[in-house]
Amino acid sequence: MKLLIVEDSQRLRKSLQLGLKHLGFTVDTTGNGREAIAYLRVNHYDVVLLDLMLPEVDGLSVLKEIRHRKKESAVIVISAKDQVDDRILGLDLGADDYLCKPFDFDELHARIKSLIRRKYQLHNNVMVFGKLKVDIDMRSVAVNKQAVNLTPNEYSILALLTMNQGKVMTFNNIENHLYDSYSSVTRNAIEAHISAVRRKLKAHQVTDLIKTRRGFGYYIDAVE
Amino acid sequence: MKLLIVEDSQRLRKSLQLGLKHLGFTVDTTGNGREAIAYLRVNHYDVVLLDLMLPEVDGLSVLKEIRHRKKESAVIVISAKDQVDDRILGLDLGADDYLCKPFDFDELHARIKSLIRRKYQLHNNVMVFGKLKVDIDMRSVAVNKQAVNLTPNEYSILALLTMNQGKVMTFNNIENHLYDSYSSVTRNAIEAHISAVRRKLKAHQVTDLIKTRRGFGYYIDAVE
DNA sequence: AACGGCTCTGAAGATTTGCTGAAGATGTGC
DNA sequence: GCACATCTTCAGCAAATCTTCAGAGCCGTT
Repeated sequence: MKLLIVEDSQRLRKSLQLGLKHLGFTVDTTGNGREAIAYLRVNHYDVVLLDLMLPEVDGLSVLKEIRHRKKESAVIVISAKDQVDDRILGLDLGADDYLCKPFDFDELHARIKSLIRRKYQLHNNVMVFGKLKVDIDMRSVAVNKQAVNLTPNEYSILALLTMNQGKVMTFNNIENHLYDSYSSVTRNAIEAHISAVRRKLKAHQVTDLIKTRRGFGYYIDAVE
Repeated sequence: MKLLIVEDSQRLRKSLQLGLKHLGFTVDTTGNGREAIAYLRVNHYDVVLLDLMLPEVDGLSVLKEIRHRKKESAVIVISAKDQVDDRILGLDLGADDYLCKPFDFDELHARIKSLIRRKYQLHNNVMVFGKLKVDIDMRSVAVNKQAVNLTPNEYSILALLTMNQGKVMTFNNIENHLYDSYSSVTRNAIEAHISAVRRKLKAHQVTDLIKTRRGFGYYIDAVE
């Protein structure tokens, strides 16, 4: 899951970044609207946290840009408590949620999870695949109630493929979800992770779940 | 599907080429307008990506040339954000779409697919042929919901014949669609691919779909 | 600050898959 | 039946992918 934080205050930005990264999200941050738009053009974000008070290009313009180009990003508008006008404008322009400063971090986390569930049309936090269960909330995987011990990156890859079952995820897609915009890895790193996930699933008698689409990437067959 | 990329910046050109090739397109590239016109005179392209800022011969002249000679190519004009005049001129001259730099690669991909759909008058991404389904988006083929495991070249040939059903595709047509301008193969390579496609379809009880027009090439009968 | 454990990464080699052209078989029109 | 086009099979080659592994880095603990 990848997030973009657009927030003027460096203090808050940094603290949100660390907190969300800790929860397993991949996080890009920026403090101004112009850069935010540049980021949005290059990457895909599941959720954008958007403060409306920004230098250079204001938050509403960023919101317009998102709605214009990237319908798949959910937007949570963050704003100081007294800016009621902002609030109205934000919802009119299609913000998906709204938080007043100061807000509770757990509240934010809950709303992010809620938007992600909505995006992927999940009715609860667990996806079932025959014997396999992927718990989005816990970031854990189990086969027949036996936990599969995946590392964070391994889990992220499996979750991405699971949530996009039936679609081929390219190396770019995967890299986008695992790494923030400052990182850079060879595709072999992803191959190695895939290999590890397959090996660990195989130890639980789950084979051929992750399939290779040569020249494109990886996918999991959709189940009805 | 064959594309021509006309783009001054070598960096961007190369990255687009690799990215699009990976998505299954056949790609020619050039960095100047003179060469672009030469390419256009020799090959057929489904889509041309055209940067208007070019050395030697400017982009608008290339666009005129395309519209003058080659009505079957769709054109996506690429331009820096502030060149609004270019935009107006481009659309006046009949660009089919327009993208500002920097643009999102997936956005580009989506627009290319959209133009291809329009060109072949497809209403969605799946072409149905009795039991046979060809999914343009996924580059996959299925018979009675059973996937037919085609290699990239095999798929490309079948897609070409399908999208041009009722028309005979010559060896030249097919070679044009499968290979960029720097490759060269014997016609037997294509015969071998056709043979493989027929064999794989036959395994799914689909026979006599691809017909041979002796001395000309291959075709699939149009269905109403 | 040092330590231990875990994870990540890129290299290297093994393996798999796909492409091509050759060669011989088969088919077609005359 | 002949000449030629097309079909099929196959093996060598090239490229993509898989697997393993060791070194580096990170994180929490002491």
